[in-house]
Amino acid sequence: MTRLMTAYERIWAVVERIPRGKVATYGQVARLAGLAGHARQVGYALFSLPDAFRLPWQRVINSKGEVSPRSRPGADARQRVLLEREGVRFDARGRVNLERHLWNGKRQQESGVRKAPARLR
DNA sequence: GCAATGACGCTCT
DNA sequence: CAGAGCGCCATTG
Repeated sequence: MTRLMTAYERIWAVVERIPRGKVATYGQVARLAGLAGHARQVGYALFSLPDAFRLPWQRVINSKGEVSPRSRPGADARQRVLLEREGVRFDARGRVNLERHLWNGKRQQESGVRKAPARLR
């Protein structure tokens, strides 16, 4: 370790604990990783992320609730598919309902959605 | 050691 | 509500 853990490694550690079916914003991950206010680093860290880590990077999205448009073609579409397979729904604009899927940031939570937000459908 | 690269967030228009 | 601009830092060659 360069020192102990690079900032990227801490970010990965946070991403790794995002529950399935939930999503976290870059800013949220940054804060949990001890890099409050540095959401950018989170995205960059994930870009440097080797596939071998098998991190649920797909669960990290931007504050708008949409998958960040990256340079790599097809990658964004794949991310969306992966999320949908986990039960994350996208609206017509391609956005996730953060009210419903945003990770609370705590360790784990029940299944959430105990109130059934009107028409889940 | 310097310069380039890179998955965002917030505010204002 | 949508789009544009500005700020910020770590990693890598």
